[in-house]
Amino acid sequence: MSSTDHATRLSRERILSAALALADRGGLDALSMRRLAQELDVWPMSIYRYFQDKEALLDALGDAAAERIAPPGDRGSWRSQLSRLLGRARAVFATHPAGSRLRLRGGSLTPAAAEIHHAGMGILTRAGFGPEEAERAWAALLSYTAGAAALETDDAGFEYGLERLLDGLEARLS
Amino acid sequence: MSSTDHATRLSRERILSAALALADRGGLDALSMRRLAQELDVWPMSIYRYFQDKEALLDALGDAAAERIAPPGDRGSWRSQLSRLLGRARAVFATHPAGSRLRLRGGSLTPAAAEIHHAGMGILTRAGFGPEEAERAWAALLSYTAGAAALETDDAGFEYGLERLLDGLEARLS
DNA sequence: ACCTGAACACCGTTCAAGT
DNA sequence: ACCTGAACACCGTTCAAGT
Repeated sequence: MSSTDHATRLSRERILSAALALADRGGLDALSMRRLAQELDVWPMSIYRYFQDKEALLDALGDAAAERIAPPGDRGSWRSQLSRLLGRARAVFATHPAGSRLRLRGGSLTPAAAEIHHAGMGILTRAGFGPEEAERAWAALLSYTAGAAALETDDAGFEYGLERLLDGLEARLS
Repeated sequence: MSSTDHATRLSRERILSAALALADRGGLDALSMRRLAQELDVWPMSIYRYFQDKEALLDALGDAAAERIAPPGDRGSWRSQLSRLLGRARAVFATHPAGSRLRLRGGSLTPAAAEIHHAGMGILTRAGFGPEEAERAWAALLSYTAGAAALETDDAGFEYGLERLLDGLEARLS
């Protein structure tokens, strides 16, 4: 009676969802093409019809992580908007199974990653930064956030450093 | 005529040096226990007499990276001392084959990592931070540095963000 | 032309057998 | 008791053979 019984056609979505479930238990290391195929009840090579190789699948998982970071909206000061955005980004970096594969900077951003970038740049330019300095400020904020997630800083520690960085950025506006 | 001919006894040092050479070409992914054993002209299980498992060997490589970060000395202001220390840390994070395995924070620091921590804390407390806030400030600076290395920020970008963070920290001293 | 799965060239690590 | 290397339980991916 379910639409996901054993006969359901394979798809990128179904593969990604199974991959995420696999990585949720046991971490990203537990995700193998063979184990994933077994979980989906297909033979391993079937997955290669939807993803060029494992690297492409991991990239897609990283993009799925980016989709979990919601833009912060217009409420509050530019500082509090950035705090909300980066707080969410940090939570995803730290807790999403593919958080370590999440790329929010670089040449070829996925649509979800580009949206985060756009949101951050919007807040910074509305705050008064020129486009060039806004880009540098965004890189700094993102570096700090990714690093804090990687080093497993606690909430209070993360906020302390973020406030100091925002203080330093705000001083540039006067 | 060399002391490292084929008959030289195996040791942790010799294993680490070969592992580093292997990771230098082809990155950390190219480092396998079997390939490493082949390089050393021993059978794979010999390595397990010196390292419990691959994880322990990678930890030792990370510590070797920490040893490459020299303390900055007493010259200049506390800001410039921190800039030198973190600039070197960033260079090692980014260029050392085991940079991604480098752990400078957490419960059980290796001697080399503890020395870096001690140097950073010394600079911050001499600058006027109390021990508790110095710890938070150090965590923030290290987060930023590790993140900038991971995101492959360029030199100018790294320095821009570091200066902003230092500005925000300096404002806490008055 | 397409689909299949056997096979290739690897892994990290265990453990039985031999000395 | 110790050393050895065969073997186990995996990998990601290719490609020959079959339909």
